[in-house]
Amino acid sequence: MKIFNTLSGRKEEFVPLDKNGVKMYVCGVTVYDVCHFGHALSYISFDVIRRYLEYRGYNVKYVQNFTDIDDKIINRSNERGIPWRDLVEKYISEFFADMDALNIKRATIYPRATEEIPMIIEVIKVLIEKKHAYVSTDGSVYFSVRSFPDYGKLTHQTAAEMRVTETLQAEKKEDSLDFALWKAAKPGEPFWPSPWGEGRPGWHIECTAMSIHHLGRQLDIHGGGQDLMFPHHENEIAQSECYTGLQPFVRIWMHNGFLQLGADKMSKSLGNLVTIKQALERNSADAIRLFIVSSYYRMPLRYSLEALDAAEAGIERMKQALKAEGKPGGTVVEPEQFKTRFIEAMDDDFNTPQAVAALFDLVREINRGNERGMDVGKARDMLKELTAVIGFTLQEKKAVSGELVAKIEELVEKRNGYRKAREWKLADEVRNQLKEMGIAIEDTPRGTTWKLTR
RNA sequence: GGCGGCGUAGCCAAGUGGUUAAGGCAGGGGUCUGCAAAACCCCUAUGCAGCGGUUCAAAUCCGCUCGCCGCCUCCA
Repeated sequence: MKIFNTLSGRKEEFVPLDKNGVKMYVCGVTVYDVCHFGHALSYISFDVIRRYLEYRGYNVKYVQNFTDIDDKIINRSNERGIPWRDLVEKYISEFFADMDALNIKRATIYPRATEEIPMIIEVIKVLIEKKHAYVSTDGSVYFSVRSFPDYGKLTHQTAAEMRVTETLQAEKKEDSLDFALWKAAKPGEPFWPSPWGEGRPGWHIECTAMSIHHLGRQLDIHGGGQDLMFPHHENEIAQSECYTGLQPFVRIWMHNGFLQLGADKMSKSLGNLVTIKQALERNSADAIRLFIVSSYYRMPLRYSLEALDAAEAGIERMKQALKAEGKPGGTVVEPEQFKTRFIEAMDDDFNTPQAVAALFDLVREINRGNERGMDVGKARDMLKELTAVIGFTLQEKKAVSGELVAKIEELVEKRNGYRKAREWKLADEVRNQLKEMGIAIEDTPRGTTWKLTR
């Protein structure tokens, strides 16, 4: 299996540290607002990667953090006049609701920054001892970027080349590239005690502390959006490698391409985001997932309603194939070649567009076999197996009450009565009535079937 | 200024040196059907932003031009 590593800039053969276990960390959300489509893109991409690794027999330990304390949370909590802890809890439950609705598998562990304070303090202490960090006059602690010669290796830059942007200098940094490990508390802000005074962790340090705490001093895979490459992941490397003295901190860095909305990127600061809830009102979770995996995870993806609807139609076709009965006992449709193509595609840096192409070819093979009276059972099972690796549910739209089912079936019978009597006009009226209820009718050789269309 | 990405059919999107340029959607024509729906079959890029170059051979490598975008400040 080959995986593209941002660090080396090329695809590498994947060999985990432990033969059977994969240690995987994916940067989570800062919980001050609801999740948007960009989060769906990133977390569905990594969900597929995780599912595929598991399918290939690896025992994946998947850690995803919550940043549950930072400036944005404090500001939002002040704006709304609600305690920051309540704000955080609210958005954590929203996060889980969204992820579950998208059929994203839960991580093994969801550590929170505020629950990792002892480990964070431990890491900072060691960094100070090793002279990679210093305490400033106000009780904040900064990482000394120039103490780490490898700084910039992930994004292929050197500290010397970096543009020095003049930020507001209330901060007491020795060098403008330095970043905060520990932020001294300002009056009224939440804080935790530390050897350097009351304060809270900086943004980057939590990922170092949590990943080392829960996965160990070196990881197999660390993922996130491309926006996190610099400075977040660059800083994580600096902290972690200085703390452990081991290289590399992460074997393979993976970054997903960014979502774009028309010409603009979708971002919280631009206020042009589509929330996951809004997306799910319009399209099914399966269609959203197909839309996302139809493009390669490292490429930018343009949000497109037209493409989402196209995905909806594609999902319908997959569902239809899963219903094909064929003729058990007939000539068997052999699905092995499709599985082989699927695996070859996924082994090549999770090339989901090609993997999905193999799935659609299998769909056609099943339908063709169905028409020709062949035994499609094996092929159908294979389709079920492989679509589950991508994370499709292929479930019917929603449960229907028994009462409604009775009503629908009554109408279907009524229509079939008219059909038998060759009362086409009346039969069509009933069909239209059902259509308005969101029910589609299909007359097959085995009788009339129906399904929900919304 | 530095680092990086993209431009393939009406739309989405793989392919990154060599058989007929995947797949999905949409469209056209058939088969089936009372008509539909679903499904199946056939068709839909002599061409991959443009111009040069390297090569026996390029969408794929190199150069230039045009257009679009990301990061360097919080962001998946």
